[in-house]
Amino acid sequence: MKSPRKYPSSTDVARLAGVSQSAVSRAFNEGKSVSEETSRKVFEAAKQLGYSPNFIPRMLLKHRSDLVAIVISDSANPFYAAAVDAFSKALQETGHQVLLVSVDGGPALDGILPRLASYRVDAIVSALPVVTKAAAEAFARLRIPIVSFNTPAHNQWVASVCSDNAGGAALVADLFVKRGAKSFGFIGGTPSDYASEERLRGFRERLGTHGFDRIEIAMGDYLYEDAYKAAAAMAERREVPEALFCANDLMAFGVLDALRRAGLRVPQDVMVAGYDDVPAAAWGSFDLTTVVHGHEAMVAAAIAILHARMADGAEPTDGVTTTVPVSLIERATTRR
Amino acid sequence: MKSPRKYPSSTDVARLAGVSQSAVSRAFNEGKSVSEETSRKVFEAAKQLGYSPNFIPRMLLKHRSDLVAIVISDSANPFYAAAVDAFSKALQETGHQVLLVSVDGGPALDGILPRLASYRVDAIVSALPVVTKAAAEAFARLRIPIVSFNTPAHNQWVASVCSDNAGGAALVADLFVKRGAKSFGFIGGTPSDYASEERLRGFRERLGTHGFDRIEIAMGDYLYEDAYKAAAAMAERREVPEALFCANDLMAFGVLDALRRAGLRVPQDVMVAGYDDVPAAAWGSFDLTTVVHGHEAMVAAAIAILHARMADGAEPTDGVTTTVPVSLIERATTRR
DNA sequence: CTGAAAGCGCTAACAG
DNA sequence: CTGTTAGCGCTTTCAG
Repeated sequence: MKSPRKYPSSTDVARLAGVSQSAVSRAFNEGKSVSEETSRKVFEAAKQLGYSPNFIPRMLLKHRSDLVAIVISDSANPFYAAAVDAFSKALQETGHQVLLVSVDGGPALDGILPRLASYRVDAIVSALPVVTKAAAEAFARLRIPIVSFNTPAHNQWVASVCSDNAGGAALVADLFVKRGAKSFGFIGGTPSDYASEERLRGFRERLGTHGFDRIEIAMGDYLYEDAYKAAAAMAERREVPEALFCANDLMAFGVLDALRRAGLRVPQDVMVAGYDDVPAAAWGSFDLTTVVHGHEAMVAAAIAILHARMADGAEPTDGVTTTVPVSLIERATTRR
Repeated sequence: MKSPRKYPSSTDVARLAGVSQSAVSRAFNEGKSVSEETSRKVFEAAKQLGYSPNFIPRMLLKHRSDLVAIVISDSANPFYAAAVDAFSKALQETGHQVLLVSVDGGPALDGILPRLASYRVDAIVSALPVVTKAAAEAFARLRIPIVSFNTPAHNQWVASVCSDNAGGAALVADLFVKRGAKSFGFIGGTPSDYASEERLRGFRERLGTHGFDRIEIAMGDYLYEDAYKAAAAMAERREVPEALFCANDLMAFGVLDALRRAGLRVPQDVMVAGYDDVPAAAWGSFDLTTVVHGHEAMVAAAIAILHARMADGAEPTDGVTTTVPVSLIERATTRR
């Protein structure tokens, strides 16, 4: 690979403008004392050369890169896509740049840890299902603030921001009962996934207080297709409960399509609820009752933590998990 | 903001290992001559200090950042979300890092040009609807390779990769005619948007060759909601054509929901086709006939151009637009 | 194979 | 206000 053409440097500009190199630096930085005259000459020369200041030496000097890494694995999920978008906009507003890291299978941060460290990122947002203890400790030693998005890290070094999964699930349980359901089912995401388990836990506990203790459980891997199959199988066996709670909206869509295909009516025969409130949940075809976790609120909370920790030099946190409240929006799939 | 804790440097490692700083550098770079013994001592010390090499000085020295910017404005669209994902995975495989830049309203690259230049990105992928001449020339002068994704730049300095919009639209026209439609409608995206106009052009021209020259046109801004309203309005006026082509799938979903709400049957009363083949197009609720533009092929083409141009020092291109072929997948919304 | 030394482009402290 | 100077942490000659 041919080495790229060199950019003009502040020294080049200085030479052309007939001033010192530091004068150029000052002209390009707010709040430094430069005379009108010098400044004019500098910008004149800079324009002529097509100069733009190079931020890389600054990173070296200041020991800050202004880079924040966002690590994501499940970018097919619109919920995460929206979160990435919100994060990047918020970060850019405070002068940070976003390093987007897409990891494929492995749920762990461990593999990309050295890369992140070598780029000297100022902070990390992890949207991975798991933050291992080893990775967390490595970042803690490096003093890189890290916040785990939508998965609690159970780790003293990592701050987490989660939606109130169990609380949202409880709201669904209440609604199902209020609407008269007597038998219940749950379509989970990935086994052992935190959010999925919490949603099941909240659902089960609240149903328990209503005196119901049996839940038909199936797994759908957070995917439309798998959930479709799971629901189709239930219908095949004639074992569809009166109310089905899906751990995300995507799966709820699959369930709705499978039930309709099987000739069951929603909500008359079966009620369905999801989680996430993705845009499609409001569409006429689905009109899905679902749990809304203000993702703006989650992103805002995460950003606030990040800024605080970048400012304080990443002192150990108490591993606190910020739980963002959720609400339930009832639509046609439960309204009867 | 407190200045962050300094990372251990290669000098620190060298001191602890009792070797020179350059020995540490060599140990951490493949293919440099270092003895087994030295290497061992270096890694030992590095581990003890938690050292990871700092890439920032390297960027300074090599005049390459290994950063590739992806600039995106419409991140709500799953098509772009998937493209970003594919780009970032492909780029990471070749040792590049992705700088994600989300811009909001302004369709132009001009505003973020200085920032990209200052970060000395090695290349740019623009998924913006427009690349201005000024921006293109600035990047050309800086020798930053840039490829415009899904919008031709009509500019000598910018390589473009587009899907064969007109060709895909022509396929839709053929199918509609073959299935017996006699009246036609088009729901466009943003007015003056290239992709939308090309799709209309291809649709109109091919219909012309079949002897049809009237097309009912409405605009839907690429959104479900707006397309829903447009179709609902058509239904209200009892002016729904027998075949409706929507400039993207999202709008086709809106149209389908609106038509059904209005009591029209698809495909018996109205045929509908979209463009993109987003995952939801295959779902039971929609089962939408749509144009598939292999986004993998588009991303692969863009990546190939990027690599070639990064290698050749970004010589001026001939402003060539690579057109990626598309295909049509027929589903229930036209099958009668 | 290894160390010393130069220098990438910038910022900041220091004199003037 | 401005120039000089000293690095930031690396990679890369250049001698040994």
